[in-house]
Order: sequence, then C-alpha cells, then structure tokens
Amino acid sequence: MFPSLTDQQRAAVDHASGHLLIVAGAGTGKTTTLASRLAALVERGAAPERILLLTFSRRAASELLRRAEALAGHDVARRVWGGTFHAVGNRVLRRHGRLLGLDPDFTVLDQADAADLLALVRSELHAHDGEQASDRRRAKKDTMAAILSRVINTATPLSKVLHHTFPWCAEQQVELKATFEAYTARKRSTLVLDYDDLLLCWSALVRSPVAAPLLDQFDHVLIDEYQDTNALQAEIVAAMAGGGATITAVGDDAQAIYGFRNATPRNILDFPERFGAHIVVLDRNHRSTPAILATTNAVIAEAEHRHEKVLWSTRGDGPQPAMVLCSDEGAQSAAVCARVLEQHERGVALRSQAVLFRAAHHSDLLELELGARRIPYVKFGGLRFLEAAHVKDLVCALRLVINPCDELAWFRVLQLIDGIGPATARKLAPLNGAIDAPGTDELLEALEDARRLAQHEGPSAAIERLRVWLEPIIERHHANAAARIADLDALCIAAASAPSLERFLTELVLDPPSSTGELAGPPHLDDDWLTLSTIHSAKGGEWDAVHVIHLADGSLPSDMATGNDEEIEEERRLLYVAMTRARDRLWCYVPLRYHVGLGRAWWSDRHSYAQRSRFLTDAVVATMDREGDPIVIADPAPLDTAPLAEVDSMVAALLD
DNA sequence: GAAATCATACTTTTT
DNA sequence: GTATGATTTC
Repeated sequence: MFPSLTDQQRAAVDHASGHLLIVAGAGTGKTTTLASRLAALVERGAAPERILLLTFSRRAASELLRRAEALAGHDVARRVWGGTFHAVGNRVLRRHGRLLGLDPDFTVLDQADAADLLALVRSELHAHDGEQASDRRRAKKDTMAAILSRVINTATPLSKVLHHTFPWCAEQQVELKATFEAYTARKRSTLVLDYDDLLLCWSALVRSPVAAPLLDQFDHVLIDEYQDTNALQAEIVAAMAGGGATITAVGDDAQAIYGFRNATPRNILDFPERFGAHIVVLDRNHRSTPAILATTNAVIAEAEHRHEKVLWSTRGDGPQPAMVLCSDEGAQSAAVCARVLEQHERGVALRSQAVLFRAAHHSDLLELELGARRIPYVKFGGLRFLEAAHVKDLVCALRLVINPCDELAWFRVLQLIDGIGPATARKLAPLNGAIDAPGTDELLEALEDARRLAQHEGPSAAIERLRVWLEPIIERHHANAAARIADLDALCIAAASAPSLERFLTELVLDPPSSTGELAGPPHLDDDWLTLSTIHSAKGGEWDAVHVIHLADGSLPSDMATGNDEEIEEERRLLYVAMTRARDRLWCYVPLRYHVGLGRAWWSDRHSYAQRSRFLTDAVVATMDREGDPIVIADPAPLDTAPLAEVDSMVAALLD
C-alpha cells in the first residue's frame, strides 16, 4: 500500500503507538501523508466513525477525505468525522449538549451578530443607570467582541488582556466586565451561541464528569494546521487525549498566520512535551522548483524566531522567480494580465494559475482589467456576501422562523418596519413574537407562513415567502434594489439542496460561501478560470504559476499590522505562505505608485509613492530576476506655471 | 421622545 | 457602501 511515499512520509504514516507531531514544511506532501495515515489507521483496524479529522476549513476537510477515499474506499471516507473545530463543536453540542443543560436547538451567531448583541446589552445597562455619557470614549462594539474573544480563546483574565493588547480600553474594565456578564446571560436566555461558545461548551463537555461516555467517542484525532490553533482548542485536544484518543497533529510554525484570531504557535512548539509525542519532520519539498525554493528560503531565513528548517527541492531546475516593478497599480494589473495570458498560451491553463494578495480589495482594479479582457476568474476571500445588510435582514428573519426567542433577530427585523426604530424595537423584541404594534401584522403573517412552509415544503419555500415580505422594504431602502434582490434569490436556490432550514442557516454561519458566486453552485466545471485569492484563503492551495501582487510596504506588510514585531513577523510568514504556493513560476509585483485615500472623491487622482515591501530584502531579490519597468520615479517636479492661477484669472475675466 | 434624514469618517486577514 | 453622529421632522 502507498508505494509512492518517501521514507519521511512513510515514517509518519506508519507510526503506530502514541501521539505524533508531523512538522511539515510547505509543499512536503502534507495532505498525501495525512490522507495516507488516515487510510493506514483504518487498514490497521481503526473504526472510521471513531476517527475525528479537524481541519482549518471545510474545503481542506473535503480535499483530505477525497484523497483518503481514493486509498481506502468510499465507505470509510463517509463515516469519518470531519470539519473545522467550530463545525465539529456544533455537531457534538447538538447531539450531546443536553448533558450541559444546553438546548440542542440553539442558533449560532457570527462575529457581527455577537458585536451587535454586545452593543445592545451595553446600551441597556446604561439605560438603567440613566447615565448617557457619550459613547465617544467607549470601546466600539467590534472592539468589545475582540476583547472578549481574546479573553476566552487565550484563557487570559480580562485585566491582562486589556493591559496587554487593548491598553486604551483599560479604564473601562468595570463597564466591560458588566457588559460581558450581561451578554453571556442574554445569550443563554435567548438560546444563542457565538463562535467562541462552540469551543467553550465543547471543551466544558469533554472535561465534565457527566460526559465520561462521550470521551470514549474517538480513538484517533487528526489535526491539520496545528500552528493556527489557539489555547482553548488545545484544551479540547488535551481532554480528548485524556479520554484515550491518540492525537496526530500536523503543522509548520513558519506558516502561522492566524495570530489575529488568537492562534498561538506555542501549541505546536509545546505539543511534543505536553503529549509526549513522537516527532517526524518532512523537509523534502515536492512542489516547487529549486529556484523558487531558494527565494522562499531566503524570505523565511530572516524571520526572527523560528525552527531552523531548510527545505530541499526534489524537482528539476526551472526559471528564477521574478520581481516585476510597475509604475503604478494600473500597470500592475496590465502586467499580471499579460503574464497570465502568456502562460496560458504556453499551455498553462487558467486554473493552474493564481493571483494572491493581502487584502480582498487589493484585486479591485485587477478585476476590472480581467473583465475588460474577458479573462474568467473566481475570487476567494473577503466575506462581503453575508455582511451585506439585506442578506443579514433575511437571515435574521429566517432565524426567527426557527428560534422565536432570538431577541437579536427580532431587534433587527422589527426595525425594518416603517415607524419602528431602536427604542420601539428594544421594547418589543423580548416578547418573542407576542407583538401587537402597528405595522407588524405583515411580518408576523410572513413568519407564520414561513414556519409552515419550512415544515411542509422545505427551506426554499420559507425563504421565498420572507423574500416576498422583504422585497418592498429593500426597494424603499436601497438604490440598487435589483442586485440585492438577486442575492436573496441566490440564497433561495442554495437552500434548495439543504435538508432543513436549521441546517442551512447553521452551515451558512459556520461555513460561509468562500468565493463570490459559490452559492449559485459551481458554474461549469469544465470551464477554465483564473483564481484570485487572499493569501489567508489560499492556504493549502498550489498552482503552476503564482502571481503575488501589491508587494509594497503598507499593503504587505499591511499598515494595519505593523504595531509590534510579532505582527510584522506574521506578515512575513504571510508572504512566505503566498510564495510557497508556486510550483513552476512565481512573479512578485511591486507597484511603485498607487492611489490612496478614502471615499470616492479622492479616488480620482490622488496618489503616493510606494516602497518595495520590506520583506523583499536585497538577499531575497538576489535570488530573483527583474522584469518590468526599471524607472525609479522621483518626487513630482514642481510645475513652472501655476494652472490654478490661470483658471482664476480666466474666471475673473468672465466676471468683468 | 422617537424616527427619519443628512453628514462624515473609515475600510486586514476569518471560524 | 456602511457605520456612526448630528440634525431635522413627526
């Protein structure tokens, strides 16, 4: 079995007793190894339904299971438990939450919902005080959510988190504590869980004495991307290990890029000692050419703290990566298109190429250019769909169909009605639908119909009914109503294949559509399209040709993430992850001038001069070719005439 | 007193 | 294009 494995990989696959840590550098065949190990475990007698596979995204889980299926057969892959920590937590809690006193029909809040609920309970606390001190000095709701999430995911007391990470909020500690307590109580009374609750309750469950039989549920736990797990997740893993499960963790500290989500590399560094685990290191890179590896090794060599690990290519020679200087962002877009098409003509399909960038909006201009040249593409990353106001409105209405106690959903939906604002909505929301206020009849009727339709005709029919209610409201509220209503139709279509409304909603929150248009289903599988992706969403992917754009200070590293050395190091690893996606060709684009500013008025012709990304040091650039525009743009020369004065004198002349 | 409307500011990455 | 704050309207 598994004839194609290397000795390193085979050691990881065959490891038989005790916990195992696989330190797998980029492109070293991690997925192959993990899938083979899964198949080998089954072959050696493990029951598939007693294997748990924890991955970082749904996509990673299904890819892994697909590979395992090829080795071990369909029946095995179908029975294995797989998904993200949050998705598995959800599943475990629906099934066994009663042991904790948790009603299994809870609703899951996303991050924005959690922030909204925090804002709501805080405003209530102040209404009681009668104290209307300005909100100006208070933490924003998103900040509150971030603080609480950090407290929970790192298991660190509030005072420490404030002092360390949010010092400007430290003086609000008392108020924050009260808000967080009220928030927790409100979540319980309205039957909702936020993302962190899924982990927290799962962790409580596996550690609780009442759940002893549950601990026996898994014999093997396989965890991918272990460098991106947090302290709370490590606690869950430890509890399962204590219950008798054997843990296999796979990861690479050089690719840790989720510190902002409270992941900590300590998990992977401490794993061997904490679990008494055997370690296997994979450092043979089967993905990239030696020339590309020389560049990526040079990038990561400059990282401050890291585990020395130099990757060796097993492949033959290839062309050097290139740094492409572009006079501005428009030139960058043109340069990308030109190289994409050139590769295409040489037989590299669009699907074998990707454009990667730090922030979702970095591809805006490029997308225009691709559209103009009729190059099809699919974009991954950026979460706009579920965040759009009209989509949230519909989703909240759907939540009410399932959980009439969901106060936050009432609060939001009621405000859509003419004449109802925050104050009235707050009064009505806790009544769970026993509402008798002017204008609410149509809403209640729609909800009642939807509830019946959901039971008898399925989720699509229920969504359709609420869409009918929502449509005139959207038309009144927004200028571009047609496009927004089309989004609701997409939801409707996507729900058609869902087994129930509950499942549809939960999966929407736990696994939101990752590409634009994913909801409508994969358009035409045989069509060829270019991949555009944020670097975060590109994790685990690989392409023959990779184009990394916006390699300028301020974009990568993002100037939102240069507050301390740790953040900057994470940005460096982000570049490393992006570059190591490439198999044969790698281009790094550096726009020297770009438009800055906010709002549309600025967008027209303000610009500023960019510095090449600080991570493209001389040592790195020495491993690369140079392409593109060699011109170094100096500061703009002052004009010798003053056009503005000419305009003024022209106007003055007309006024005579 | 509450809702609607207008004005202004900011926009990282994601379960 | 959204989120928040100030102002006007009901």
